[in-house]
Amino acid sequence: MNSTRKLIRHERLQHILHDNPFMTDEQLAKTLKVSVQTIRLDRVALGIPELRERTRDMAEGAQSKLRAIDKKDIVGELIDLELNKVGISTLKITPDMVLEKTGVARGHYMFAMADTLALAVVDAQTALTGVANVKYKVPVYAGANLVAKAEVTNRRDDKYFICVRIKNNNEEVFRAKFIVVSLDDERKQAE
Amino acid sequence: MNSTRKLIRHERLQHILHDNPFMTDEQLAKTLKVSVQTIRLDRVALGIPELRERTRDMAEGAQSKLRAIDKKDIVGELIDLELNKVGISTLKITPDMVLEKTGVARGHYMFAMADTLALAVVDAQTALTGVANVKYKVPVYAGANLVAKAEVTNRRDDKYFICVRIKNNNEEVFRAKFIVVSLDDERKQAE
DNA sequence: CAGATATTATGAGCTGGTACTAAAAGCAGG
DNA sequence: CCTGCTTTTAGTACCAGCTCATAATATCTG
Repeated sequence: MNSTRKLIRHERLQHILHDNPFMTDEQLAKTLKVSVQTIRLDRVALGIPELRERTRDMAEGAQSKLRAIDKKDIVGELIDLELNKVGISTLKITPDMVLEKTGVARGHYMFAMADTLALAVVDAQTALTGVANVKYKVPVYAGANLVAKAEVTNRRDDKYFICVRIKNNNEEVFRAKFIVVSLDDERKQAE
Repeated sequence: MNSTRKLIRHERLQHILHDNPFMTDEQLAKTLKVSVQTIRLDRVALGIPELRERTRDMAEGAQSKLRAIDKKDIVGELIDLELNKVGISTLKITPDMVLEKTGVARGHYMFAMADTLALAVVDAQTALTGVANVKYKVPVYAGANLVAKAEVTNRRDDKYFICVRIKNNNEEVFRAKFIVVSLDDERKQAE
């Protein structure tokens, strides 16, 4: 068959674009030693959009990626928040969060979830975790939908005492107590 | 002065493009109710590249961003390890690990560093964190080179008591006590 | 050799611009 | 009011990097 060459070229084309998505048809034509028109036909056959569209797709993906990183301020998704009282967030455990050997979720994801929620609950410009008391009760596996609930149990001056419980299917899998220190000077003086 | 209008427009232009970088000059002209040429002049004056270039810049930035996320999985670098006795690891705090507001490193990076080191020290096929007791002593800022030292202080059956201290320039910034449970046998996790 | 498939060539048209020239509009001072 | 200045708008030529359509050539295959 003549078309084996074509198939090979298609493979190579996809490979090349995977490694370097910013190549024009002209550059591709040179590296694959065919005409520009052939490249265009190949792209159409493979459903590969033109350079500009590829670039735009990546840039748009970048935006959501950047937002995702921003949102990591709260590890998990903030569902409900009553400042200085309670906060609720959720987090889905994905396969990349678990230890390979055991399939059990790495502990610091739960810690991070609880820690960030605790900080979010505190109504202060800047807050820092001072002390934490953590207990893992039940191992969590990939696919679990965790729900964290943080409650401010006490407050003394600039210190907030916060209790966070994480549940998976109504079973408490994690519990932590945090002491969060507010660094909001104005607030301290105002009260 | 007539040029106040221009300055205001420049401000608005930058704002608009910050929120939505994917606008053509034509769209910008409509939203700002001026001609396309004016927009072009404004872009030149402000050093803002054309749409395609902006898009490409973002797409390129996206690639390095993705790599950065991959690397985050390694929480610290293991320097020394004596199984069931001590372990030492290092971690450099990069600007993306700090809270924007304060510039202070997010607490769970230290926690994750300590947690993974504690688990590494335990000579067991599979180990899980059961309980943690954490204290943040000094805020850490970007650029800090943290050194964590984990010591097994006690051992009872399948439970390891581990103390982890993290120092920055010989100053102790973080301390945690973990109870790690080995799952070598069929034992269930800590209670 | 005919016929199918693959490749190349050619040209018109599109988007979103740059670069340059020039004209019109807006305002200020003498 | 006219003169000079900045600002804004308009218009033209040109470019990259395509799409779409149409046609010619090359290559293989039975």
